[in-house]
Amino acid sequence: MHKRVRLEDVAHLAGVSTATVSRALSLPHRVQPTTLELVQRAIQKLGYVPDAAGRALASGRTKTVGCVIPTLDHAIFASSTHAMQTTLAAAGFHLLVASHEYDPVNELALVQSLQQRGVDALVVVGTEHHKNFWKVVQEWGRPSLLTWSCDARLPSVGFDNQAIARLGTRHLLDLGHRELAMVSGHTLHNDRARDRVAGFRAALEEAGLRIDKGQVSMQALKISGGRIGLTELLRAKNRPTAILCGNDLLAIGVLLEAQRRGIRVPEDLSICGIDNHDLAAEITPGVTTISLPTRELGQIAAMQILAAIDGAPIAQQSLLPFGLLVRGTTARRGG
Amino acid sequence: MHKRVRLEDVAHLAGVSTATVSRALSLPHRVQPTTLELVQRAIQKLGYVPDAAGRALASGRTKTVGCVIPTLDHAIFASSTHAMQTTLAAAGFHLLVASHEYDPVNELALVQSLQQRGVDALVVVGTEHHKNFWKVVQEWGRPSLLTWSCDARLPSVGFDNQAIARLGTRHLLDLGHRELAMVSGHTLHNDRARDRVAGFRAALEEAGLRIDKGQVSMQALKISGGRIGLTELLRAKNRPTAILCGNDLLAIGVLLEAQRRGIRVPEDLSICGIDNHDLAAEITPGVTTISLPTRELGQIAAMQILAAIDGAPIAQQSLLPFGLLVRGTTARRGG
DNA sequence: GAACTATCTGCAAGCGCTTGCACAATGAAC
DNA sequence: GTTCATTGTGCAAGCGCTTGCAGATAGTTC
Repeated sequence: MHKRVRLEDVAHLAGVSTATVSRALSLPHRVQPTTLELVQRAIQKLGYVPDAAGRALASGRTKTVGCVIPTLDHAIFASSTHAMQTTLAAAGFHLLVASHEYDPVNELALVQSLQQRGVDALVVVGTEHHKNFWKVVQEWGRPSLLTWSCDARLPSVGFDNQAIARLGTRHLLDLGHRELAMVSGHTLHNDRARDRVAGFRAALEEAGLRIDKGQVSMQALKISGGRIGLTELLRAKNRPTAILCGNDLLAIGVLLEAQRRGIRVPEDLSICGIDNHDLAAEITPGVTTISLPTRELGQIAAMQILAAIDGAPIAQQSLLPFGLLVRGTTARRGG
Repeated sequence: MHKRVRLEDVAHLAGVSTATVSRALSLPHRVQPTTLELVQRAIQKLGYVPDAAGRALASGRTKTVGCVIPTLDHAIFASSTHAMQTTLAAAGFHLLVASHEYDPVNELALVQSLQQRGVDALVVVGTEHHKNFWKVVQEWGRPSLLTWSCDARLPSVGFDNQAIARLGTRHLLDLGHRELAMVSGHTLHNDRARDRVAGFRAALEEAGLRIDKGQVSMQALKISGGRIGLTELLRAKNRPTAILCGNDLLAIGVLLEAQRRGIRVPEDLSICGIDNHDLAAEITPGVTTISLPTRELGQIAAMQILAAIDGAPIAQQSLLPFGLLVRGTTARRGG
């Protein structure tokens, strides 16, 4: 490994100062075209590649955005994260992703670690965090963005998770169902799940139903969780005729378990999911769900964060739209 | 935002030199215990957090591993990447993930971008890369690791994808099937897919079947790809009685499409997938598949790369084991 | 042609940390 | 009481880049 080509080498070959080379790189319009060309030729010839550490140290900026998500394992975060990455990459920024597996202590450590690493901005998920989180983020002095949910304490771009669950619940109510239940993800350290449960209950209340009509089963956010959830709900004395699920994997689990037990869907049981996972459209019957624009979420988050890095004032709260997608797992009560 | 606390501030408060503080941080055993305590107390009091850029510039190392994967969208890469991240994090390393969406030019750019960023090591997927890739990686002078496949040109930890496909194919042959077909992912820029196709064909040959018996349909690696693949294969004059799929999503697509068309699985059609995706176990009938230890892949990759960063000689090639998981989508021919 | 402005370039001082080297202090060996 | 390791600490020179400032050059205006 021969010695690295430095800015100075380029400057030397081009017959200019290092300052000029540096500017040719970052502020090309402030350099005379002929000089610029000279420099570019030298860079070309030497195969010069700027050193990020030197740059970061001198400028205080790293062209990197940190992103802390609950888990890499969900397709759902993959989709928004990926969109974010793509959008940032187009602007020459990197995305440094870290996941904490729903552990607030771990999350706080990651946030600090990213800050120490000098990221220019930070993107996090949800409103539920370690109690020191808010201070750490606030005092940091660089842009932070909250995604997936909204919270007044930080600029946010996300969904109104209560409203999402309400929309799904209302759909089931509109179909005449009165014995409703929900299979939710665990709500500990997961505000999205908690808000969805709250939305479910609110919709029941609004419909004049007794809250305790709506039994809720908490399960892991995967297909097997849905299976277990249905099994649990069937033990209740009032069997539900319709179930809202915290996400589509749960919904698919409920559907598969229902099929296994010979419960007809949607004739005997209506199921509504949330997220519009790929699979929800493919399986038979197609799963009725609330569709969330996750790619857009990622894109918008990226654009907001880029604007904020540029010093633009950042919109405090933006809520993204969502919609009901009726497919084959929901039908009128009594089918 | 008050001025950042620097190493010097700590040194001052502790009444030692910056060199000692630096050593207290990175080589605590080379500092007298009493001094160490003094320094730690000062760090504590000032809330000092080392600056990664300064550290990187001075030491030439960043405690970061770069990882370039084809896509964030597949659960399959998520799983190995996540395992890798966890393992690295335990050693105080970050993982910088970037995806290139199966574009070699893009991939090369990402690799260079990560190198320029000063990552201490690089992890990539597969053997198929831009022609300049190998030179760029070789000349870099830091550890690189190839994953998922193996290639003599670089230390690798991965699978023998041909053998994987052969195992699946042999299973189908052993069940008496002679009219075989395969639904594969696109093989362009994807050596895993190509090797699996090759393995499929090799197994046919070994069984003394004419190669052209095994029609192969190339589709996108998702459920809808499986559906389309089956549709295509059914147009052939010799309808297959068994289909090997390049991954489980394709297999599930084939299964769902078969069910839609009233083709009984496994009575009329056997289906074998690869990967052991969560869903393969949950759907009915359960999808027979080749199970790959993806988490272990990530873990092992991380450990190898850590060892290599420490200067340990890196094992050239390690192949991970895999196994056939017979479930409900395969049965004897004629069911 | 003098005075001014606008544009481009160079100088040089860092950014915050690590580390080779030298030196001091301590203990061991004879 | 020398001599020689051994260990702990400090000095200071960078690591490669950016950027405020000032000087130089060219272009305008009167």
